[in-house]
Amino acid sequence: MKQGLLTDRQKEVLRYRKKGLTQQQIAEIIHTSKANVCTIEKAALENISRARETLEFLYTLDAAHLCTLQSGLDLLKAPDIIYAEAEKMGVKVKYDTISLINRLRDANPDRFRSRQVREDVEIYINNDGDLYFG
Amino acid sequence: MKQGLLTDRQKEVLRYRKKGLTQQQIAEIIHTSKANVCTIEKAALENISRARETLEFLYTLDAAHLCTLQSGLDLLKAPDIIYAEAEKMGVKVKYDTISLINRLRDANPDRFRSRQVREDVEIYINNDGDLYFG
DNA sequence: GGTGAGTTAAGGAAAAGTGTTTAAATTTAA
DNA sequence: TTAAATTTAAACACTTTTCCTTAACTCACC
Repeated sequence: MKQGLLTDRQKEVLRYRKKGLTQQQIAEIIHTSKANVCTIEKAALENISRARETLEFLYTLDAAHLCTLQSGLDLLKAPDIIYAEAEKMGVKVKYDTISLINRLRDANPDRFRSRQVREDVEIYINNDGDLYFG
Repeated sequence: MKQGLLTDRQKEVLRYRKKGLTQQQIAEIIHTSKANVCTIEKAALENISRARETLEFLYTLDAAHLCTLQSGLDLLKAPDIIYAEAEKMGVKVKYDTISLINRLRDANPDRFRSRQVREDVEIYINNDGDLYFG
């Protein structure tokens, strides 16, 4: 009923790929053509993208754009910016300074290496003071 | 191409619902029956569940089972257990003690109320030292 | 040039998903 | 207990997805 997007065939191919097998090798194992393995793998990755995008929609559903953290910003200055913007909107941020920094860093490690923001990050907030990023 | 799972109709209904409208009210706005609004909304929620489950599969794909945190365990004792098991597997956990506890608590608030583990939690780890729960 | 790995295109058949209606059943709230 | 709100079931047309084949194609490498 509440089954995932990936078909058994797609999961099968992804598992073998994770093990490092080539499409040709997988084709022999599951008795089909390598072209078909390629198609199935591609469909699987497509489905994963769709799953991601689906959940992202949820955030925009109940969250409003709060501010943008500019590339180059010191991560430790982010909380004050966020608090100020949230106050303008009359919303109380759910996180204290420490956990806010943790939240930022954990949510997207690639964009918060060390103490610097490496690329622009959009901040969204909902009525509960929860933060989301895009 | 890489569109999300939710159809325009489904997003429409979810937005109106978020605003607090009843199915009857929405039915009038989008010119259909209230039963249909119900079906569409249900399909939307179903799709969201499927998106979640799809992404969960990814975690189990490249993560190996590390250990089980038994119900009743003191949350503060979890890090040592996890570090020990990871060392056995030759993997370095990505989190220090504090952030590991934060990660545990944040990932599943229902199962980590106060300082106690309320039900068994399976811990998975991948080669990067990332942790996942199931 | 030849080889191995991967991708793309065209086409087809079976399966699954979507929006819809109608009608009945159930839950929730005044 | 009524009334409103929500859910469920069955059925239908329609579209999309999936898996499959065959054949041609790119790309990197020796």
